[in-house]
Amino acid sequence: MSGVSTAADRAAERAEQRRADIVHAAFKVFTQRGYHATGIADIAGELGIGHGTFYRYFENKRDILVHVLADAAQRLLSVIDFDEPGDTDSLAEYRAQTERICHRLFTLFAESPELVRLLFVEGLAADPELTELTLGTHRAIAEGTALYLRNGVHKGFLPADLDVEVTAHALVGVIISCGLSLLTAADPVAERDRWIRAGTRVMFDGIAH
Amino acid sequence: MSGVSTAADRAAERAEQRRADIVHAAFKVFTQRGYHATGIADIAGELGIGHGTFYRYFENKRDILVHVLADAAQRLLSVIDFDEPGDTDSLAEYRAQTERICHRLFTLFAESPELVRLLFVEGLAADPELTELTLGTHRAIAEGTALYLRNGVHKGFLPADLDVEVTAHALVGVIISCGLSLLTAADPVAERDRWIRAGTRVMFDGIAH
Amino acid sequence: MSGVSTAADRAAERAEQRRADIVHAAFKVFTQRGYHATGIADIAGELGIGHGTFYRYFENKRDILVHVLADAAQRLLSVIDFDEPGDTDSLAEYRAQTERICHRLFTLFAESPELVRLLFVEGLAADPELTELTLGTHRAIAEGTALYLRNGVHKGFLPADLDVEVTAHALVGVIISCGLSLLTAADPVAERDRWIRAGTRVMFDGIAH
Amino acid sequence: MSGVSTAADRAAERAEQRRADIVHAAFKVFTQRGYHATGIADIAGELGIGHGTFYRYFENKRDILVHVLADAAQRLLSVIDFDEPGDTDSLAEYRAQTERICHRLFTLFAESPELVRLLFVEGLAADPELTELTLGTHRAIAEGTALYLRNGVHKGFLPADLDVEVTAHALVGVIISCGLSLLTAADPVAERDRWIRAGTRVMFDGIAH
DNA sequence: AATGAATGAGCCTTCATTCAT
DNA sequence: AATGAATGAAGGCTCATTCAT
Repeated sequence: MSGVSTAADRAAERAEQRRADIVHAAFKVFTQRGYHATGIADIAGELGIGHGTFYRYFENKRDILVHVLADAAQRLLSVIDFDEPGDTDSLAEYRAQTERICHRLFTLFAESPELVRLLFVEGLAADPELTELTLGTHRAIAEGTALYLRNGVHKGFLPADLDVEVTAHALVGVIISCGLSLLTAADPVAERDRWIRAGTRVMFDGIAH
Repeated sequence: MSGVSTAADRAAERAEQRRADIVHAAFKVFTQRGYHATGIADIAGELGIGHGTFYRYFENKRDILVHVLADAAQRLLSVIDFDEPGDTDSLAEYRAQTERICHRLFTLFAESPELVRLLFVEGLAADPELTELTLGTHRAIAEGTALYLRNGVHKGFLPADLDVEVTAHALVGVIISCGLSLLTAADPVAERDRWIRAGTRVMFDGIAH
Repeated sequence: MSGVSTAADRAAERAEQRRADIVHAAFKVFTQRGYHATGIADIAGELGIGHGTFYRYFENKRDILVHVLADAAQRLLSVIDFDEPGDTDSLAEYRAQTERICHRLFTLFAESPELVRLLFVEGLAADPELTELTLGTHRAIAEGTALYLRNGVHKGFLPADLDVEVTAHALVGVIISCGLSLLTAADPVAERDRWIRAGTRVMFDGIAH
Repeated sequence: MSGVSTAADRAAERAEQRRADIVHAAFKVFTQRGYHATGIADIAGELGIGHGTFYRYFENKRDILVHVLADAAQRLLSVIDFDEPGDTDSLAEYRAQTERICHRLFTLFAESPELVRLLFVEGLAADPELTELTLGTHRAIAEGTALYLRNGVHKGFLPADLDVEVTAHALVGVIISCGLSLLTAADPVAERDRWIRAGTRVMFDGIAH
């Protein structure tokens, strides 16, 4: 029983590995040349496999982009979700938590601008349908952010009349802008720190304080 | 004096009109189908002209996109530049001014989501070079925003240690997010008003107040 | 009577001049860029006239080439026909005449390689039909050459069993080769003189003497 | 040893065969319709293959012409190079050799006028660069011819002051003219024999003897 | 399972020609 | 008579996708 199933398992495992490899290669070339300028042959070439093989693992060019985007979104969301919304009970705690999250997030941006390029640039315009999907990812980030805000409102350290949804979306806008800025920054790490500071400040204090 | 020059003038005028028509038609189809899915034939078809005619007015497909983007950027910037940074002398005045600007800007977003789609979606990913150009437009908006902030710092109603550049960029992020949100909003006008309120609030007071 | 007809005459004259101008301009650009790479706009541009005007004087692109070729052939033939076949009565006289003709012909080649390019290069391959027309020109040159040979046979200073037609054609081959050689010659004049000497020699003496 | 390599070998062999087929088909349609009037679709259609397949084997339209020309030049040169310049030690032997060469060459012309059309017509005028390449082929034939002449000069049965280079080129002119003549000859074989006789005669004896 | 040869839809672009002014 | 704006046929070329091996 184990013999046969192991063989099948190993096959499935290898297939899964290959899928991951292809997603990884596609991520690389998509962010380098852009989705439209990339050919299936480029992805296959990156891995040194025949481009017919690609079609054994993915439906078509669009399919791989969807998977690459999902993978990238997953990576980004995991960085945010690392903290628990419910963990904070005061404004000070939340602010510290936010700084931690921003630090992780903006570090990710500084270290892999490709991820930024993919989620905030390529994914947005590949085709109308994918625009929706990518906006969905933005919305998911906003949802995640909203959880934190709602926790604050619930616990009373944020104003009860805060427009949680729109504010969360606005904060996502700040995140996007940070990502795009780091894309062309001469010194991404220094820029990252400015964004953590200035971003947190405007978020908590507004520009007036 | 009028005889000869009028004929040439009329021709030049008609040519200019044609160029504008083509930019307009391209704007429409680009935002509907996306840049890559759009053919020159689609643009020409939209106007009911032969597609050879297109090439009398624009170098190639990329050329028209550049013009469409420039036109859109111009329209957006003119909405912001309507107010003068130096006009305000107190926080209250600046806040009122910001609300006016946001109103005009978000109204533009609500009324022509195509413009949003173009500047924040299509333009970003058409090709690597155009990504830079579009990010340049974002930067231009940030520059414009920075002028207002600097006025406040200068006049003393904004903190001297405000990181004007990054903060301006962050506010552009809010603008972008607003635009993208209105893109899929069920009731764009209502949504717009929420964004004006929530956006101004977070900008001036932060989430904590 | 003279008043009206003079006006009409002048018009006809001007039209004729313009036709000649166009032929001249076309000759220039055809030999520079080649027939296929040349557009009607190039011809018109060379003259500074609108390209619609071109079609008032020539049917189409092919038509102008035919005229350019005819003009060139005319120029070439006139150089040969300058001498009279019947003028010579001895081999020595004919040889001297041949040297004169070759001198004029090869000087023409050295001075206007464009003519060579047109008659022996462009004209040959513009299209299958024009190949025939150009080969007809070659045949006309051969006819002209044959007249001289026949004069010699008739007068008895050339062998009676000379295959006049084929020999004349072979001599045209020498002329063509000379033209093509001068096309890429570093020093066309020096090369021309070598061709006059070597050409006349092989023609009259063969390589053996 | 045979197993794996045979599969790859067969693939390479088939690819080579395909290339040859395409060259052959292109040769055919180029000579029929002319280079410029021929589309890639015509070449592919001739073989019953998709026109995308063409581009797996050749870079572009110009590339195939270069290969077709090279192939044709090779065929022509091989007919000449069949004899060895050094084989002859007397004028009589050289004349006999020349007659053999002319026989083979002109027979080739009579049998495949397409080859003539390609090397002396199409190849000349496809584009300026190819004109040079084709003139290079003519030069190569002249070089080959010059070897024979030099042998004669060296062995003393040809005059020491023979202008070998120009004379060789002149003889190539005769060859070209023969080719072009056979192109439109009613009875190519009969015409061929006239050219062998008259050509050899003028070459060795000149017209005077 | 892997490959890559074959395919053809599709698109950008050019340019000869027409015709209203 | 002169012009040049408009046109669309035509063609080169790419590349996602299929399928026989």
